[in-house]
Amino acid sequence: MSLFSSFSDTSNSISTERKTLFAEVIIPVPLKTTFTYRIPFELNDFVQSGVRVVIPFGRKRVLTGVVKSVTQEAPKGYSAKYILELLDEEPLITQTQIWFWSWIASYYMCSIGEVMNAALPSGLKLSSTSRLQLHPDWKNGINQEEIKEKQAEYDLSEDEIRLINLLELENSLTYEQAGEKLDLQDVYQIIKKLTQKRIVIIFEELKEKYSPLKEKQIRIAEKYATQEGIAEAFTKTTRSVKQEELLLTYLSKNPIKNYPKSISKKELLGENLSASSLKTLIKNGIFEEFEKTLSRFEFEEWTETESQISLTSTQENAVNQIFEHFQDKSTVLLHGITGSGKTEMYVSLIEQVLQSGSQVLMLLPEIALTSQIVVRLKRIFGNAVGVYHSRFSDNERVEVWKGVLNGDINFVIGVRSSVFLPFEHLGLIIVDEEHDPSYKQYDPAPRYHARDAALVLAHKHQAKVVLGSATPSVESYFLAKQKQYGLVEVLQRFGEATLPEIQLVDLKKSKKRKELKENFTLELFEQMKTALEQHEQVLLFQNRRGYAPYLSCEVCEWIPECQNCSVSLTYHQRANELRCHYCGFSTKVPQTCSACSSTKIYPKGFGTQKLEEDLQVLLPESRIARMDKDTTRTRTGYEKIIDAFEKHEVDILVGTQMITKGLDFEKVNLVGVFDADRILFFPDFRSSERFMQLIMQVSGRAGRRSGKGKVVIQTNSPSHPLFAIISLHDYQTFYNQEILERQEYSYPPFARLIKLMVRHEEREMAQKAAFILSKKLQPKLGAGRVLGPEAPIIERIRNKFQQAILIKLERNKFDLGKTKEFIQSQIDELYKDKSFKKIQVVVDVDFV
DNA sequence: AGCACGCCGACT
DNA sequence: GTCGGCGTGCTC
Repeated sequence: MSLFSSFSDTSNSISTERKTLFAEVIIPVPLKTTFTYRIPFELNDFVQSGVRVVIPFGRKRVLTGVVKSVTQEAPKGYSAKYILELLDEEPLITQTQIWFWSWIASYYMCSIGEVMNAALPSGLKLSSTSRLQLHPDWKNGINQEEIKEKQAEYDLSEDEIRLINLLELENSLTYEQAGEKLDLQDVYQIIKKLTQKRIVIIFEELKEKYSPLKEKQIRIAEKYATQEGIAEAFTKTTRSVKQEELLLTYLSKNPIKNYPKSISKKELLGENLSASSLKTLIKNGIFEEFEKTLSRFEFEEWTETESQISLTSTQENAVNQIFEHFQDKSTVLLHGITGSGKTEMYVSLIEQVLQSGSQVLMLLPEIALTSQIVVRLKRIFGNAVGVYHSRFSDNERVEVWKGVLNGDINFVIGVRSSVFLPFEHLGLIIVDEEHDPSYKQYDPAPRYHARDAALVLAHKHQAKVVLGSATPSVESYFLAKQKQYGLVEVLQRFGEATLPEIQLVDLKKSKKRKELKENFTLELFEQMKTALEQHEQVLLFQNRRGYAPYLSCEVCEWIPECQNCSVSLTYHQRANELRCHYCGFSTKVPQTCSACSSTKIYPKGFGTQKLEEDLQVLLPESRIARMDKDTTRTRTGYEKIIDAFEKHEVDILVGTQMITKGLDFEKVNLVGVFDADRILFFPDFRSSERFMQLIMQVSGRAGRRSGKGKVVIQTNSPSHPLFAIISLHDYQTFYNQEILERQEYSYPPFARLIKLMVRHEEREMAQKAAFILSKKLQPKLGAGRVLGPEAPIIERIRNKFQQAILIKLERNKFDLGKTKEFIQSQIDELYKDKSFKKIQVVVDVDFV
């Protein structure tokens, strides 16, 4: 039930002085301003920065917003509407968070409402889920006579009676439903009156939705929890085999010495045992049944911990170096190659910071989060750790949020959005795999970079940051070299392990000699066979899911394309469909070519699914699994595959990027890489960096224990200079070359990039608007700093044509804030032209 | 973003 | 004559 569902009781008002107060409210709409609402007197003492409120917005809508600040100043030019309801007794959002939201909004050029949307788990933003109910004091099911009596007593209007009658029928309604059913324009006025009269209450659906997870538990009664007791219990079950079975099962799972430990009813009954017999046992007082509130995370009963991880002297030395750097630097880049034991070093750091009483946040890339590292950390830190992940249900995320807020959780492992959790006293943020592009949010605004945002957040908390990577981003490494960050390098693998050998196989030659078996070169295939003979496992990496990227006509080379986007359609074999990965469009596979009517339409290229299928034919004896977005839709899907591979129930694992992150398998010595060229020749200034990172990461999976790992890369251009560097695992040389190029062409870290994407249904309009916008920007920024407009690689998405403008701003040469304001003002000005009303400009600051 | 108001075509 | 198309403008 709502805390202050009615604000009628002026007699109880704590306020002695009737001050008129206003609240600046952050509202989940993409508008750049906050909105000012009047605070009802009754709530004067309760509305404060960081609480959620329900407010009317526009004529019909009722939204949940967050109070940014409270002022005494009345807004000018309009009269503020009243806050309808207060949802929180204490702020749910801290002052630091409000500050942080504002920073993100201004740096990434979006509205604070958009930031709020990304920051709050949906369980906390109940926009239109506030529901109405009759007040429990109001008698339900009253007859017409009584209504007439009450009508006088309560001074009820016609509409109010209609709403009451509706609620008697429907039990509960949302604001919208009430408005629709009664066909009223301003329901909230009526609702407000009825709440004041204590006839109707508003309650948060959330509080019903969000309930702790409970489970029925069974344990043996205390008086039977001894050797003698057990014997006695058995005498009482002599007549029932099923009851004996239950007792025996219980004892096998839960020895008596562990009393009062219990097991879940579900588990006890798991193997087809009789529920009615259990009932009898409970009735006879041998077992006890009770409800237990579970944490939603599965590690609640860790009795032993893996703690006191022992560090090698190299690792210990690195940890000490990190602490030394922290004396005068707030950020340290930990460049530790795969297999150097970064996790162990993190654990040591985390333990020390937690002991000092500060909070710790550890960021991991999206797909690494369900992996082994999390399991390990859970084992070590037990209940004090919260895991924040998009695959978790909303309840779980709300639980972590509240846990952080009330201090139960001091350590969070999470994806990029966990920078938004309500930390009060962060001591350390670790950004693992700091180079990973999944830290940057692409699509809905805020298009923020979690690593960069974490640095700002840490600064605000005066916390320290460790950026960890085996292949640091050029930006971070540059800053470390510039001594802005401390730099700690661990370039030795743990134990005996050495870095794997990298073998390049020339695809062109292979093709010429007709040695290709499907997509396998002879070299790779033979080595796979050898590995399997020696009972080793093999990882195959192909960064493309599905069966084939596209179809093509043998005769005229026609390729089916999406009708909404300028991309070829991907062939999905299982559904026998062509699908667009950008807009979701799908169509049946055409039987004849649309251009020449030939029937010779065949799949071209290959994805993980095809590799898997071919392998089943080429190596019928081997056990093959596939790991990509399609096989890991569910949370357990991922775990099952990893588990099977760990137990060596699978010999060959085919996968996309997913297999490259944070996995540690003992028996893998061979890794095969397909289609590497696509990343290498991707037209982007980061392609070299991406490629280097990818290959280093993939090769990190091979030979982690044995020290005889091998990576076989199939490529059309084995002579590409980057391969020479990668083969030597030589990050330094890569960096030295790359940084020169970045400097020459003024790319990050020497410049900041802002991308403006101009969109319109018509190509000409998009081009025209983008051209005009770039001309508006050029005079002040300098023509050399405004590049484009030009059509991006995919010119049309969802029936909108795009034009990209790239703005390069050299570091330390610009007042970034002012420049962004200028850019925004020019965009706003563009909109003033009536013909550009339907133009959309998407701003991406520091895009990656 | 939603949602309402408003001004033009194809329908009972 | 109305229903509804979506262009335009506003939301405290």
